[in-house]
Amino acid sequence: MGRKAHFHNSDFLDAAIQIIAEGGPGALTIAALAVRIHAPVGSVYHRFPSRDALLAEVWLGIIESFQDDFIRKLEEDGLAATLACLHWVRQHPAEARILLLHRMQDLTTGRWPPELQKRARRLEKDLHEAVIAFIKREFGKVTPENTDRAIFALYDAPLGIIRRYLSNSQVPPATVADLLRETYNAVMPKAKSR
Amino acid sequence: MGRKAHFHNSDFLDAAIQIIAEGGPGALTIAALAVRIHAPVGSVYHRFPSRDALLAEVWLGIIESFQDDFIRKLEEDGLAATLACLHWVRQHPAEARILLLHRMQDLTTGRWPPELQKRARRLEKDLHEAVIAFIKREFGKVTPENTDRAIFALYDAPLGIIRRYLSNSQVPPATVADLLRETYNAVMPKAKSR
DNA sequence: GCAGTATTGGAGCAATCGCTCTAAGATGTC
DNA sequence: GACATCTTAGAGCGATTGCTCCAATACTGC
Repeated sequence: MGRKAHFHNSDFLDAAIQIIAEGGPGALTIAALAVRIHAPVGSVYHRFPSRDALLAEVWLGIIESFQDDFIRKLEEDGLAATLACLHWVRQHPAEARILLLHRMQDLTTGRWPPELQKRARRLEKDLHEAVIAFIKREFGKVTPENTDRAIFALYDAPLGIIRRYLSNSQVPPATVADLLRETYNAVMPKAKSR
Repeated sequence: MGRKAHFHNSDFLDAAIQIIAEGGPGALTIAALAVRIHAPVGSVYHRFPSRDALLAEVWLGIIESFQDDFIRKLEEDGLAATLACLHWVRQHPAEARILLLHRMQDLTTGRWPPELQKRARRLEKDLHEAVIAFIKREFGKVTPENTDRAIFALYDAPLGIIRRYLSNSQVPPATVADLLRETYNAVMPKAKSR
């Protein structure tokens, strides 16, 4: 069945995450990636059709990891989802740097392979549905103002403060949770939370 | 005294801001910049020693513009400074995209010219002093927790929600101010605000 | 051992980019 | 008009990068 593989796809993806987290998207050259895991550039292109496709997989993997935690908590409790952001960042510092400090558009330049586009749409849909269900549960009905309010409490506020720490190459301290809790309670309706 | 200049430094800086706001830092090539204002590449290097130096000037100009408004308001009132973020973004959408969607480290790769380093240190010092003065005024004394609390209310929360709009190429609506006010009041001590 | 195949290994190509360099054009001074 | 000076003008160089291509290698089934 042919030669046994010396590397795995995840070796390349993990190394790519580390390189981007350390030096930004510009640092991720194919040569740098290959050197990092002592692989030839041919092996990179044996697994990934292009640098863009590799970066797309990196990005999707990160989103999946984050969103998985986030949505699961969100189905139970909004505040828990807010704090899940903090928890995920502390558990995945390199991935968090990429997710919070860069945008997908600045990583990949070309079009994505169809299969990855499908995965991306799936993730978007999952998140959207979970958020809409949450808003209905907490506010009764979905309006632009309610949506903004919820996304701010769940997402913008935690990621906003966490971003500052990551930008300074620090992990956000546990005390950040207090600020997020106070913000959540101030902005979300009182009735159902807790 | 020699040939009359056809272009001004600000022509190049303004065009650079537009290009980065539209296409990210990667879109700002010297050729693209030159084409944009129908100038030869030689004229770019006649004014700026390098691409990095040009980007550094772009970045510093944006920071100066933002910080000028922010500090002036902060000296009077914290909530006003929070809302000043929102106001500045609505007035300077292209600059805001650069400031909020990218990091200085990802724009420039090399070392800055000494004169620009000096300006950058000056800006940092001004901001730091204004924030420290504000914290003393509002909390009585400066602790890590108080500092975090103040920066969250003044800076992380507004920029966090604004970032989402800019990322979708939208200008944040006025209703965002309500959320920021509620957050500010929830997180900052009650006594002095207002 | 031999054929077939999956993978490694890396030289090198084509394109792009930052930047240099030299010539030409325009303006002021005498 | 001669000269000095500042600026435009853009051809092209060196370096880097994504990617291709082909040979070598190691494994499986017979």
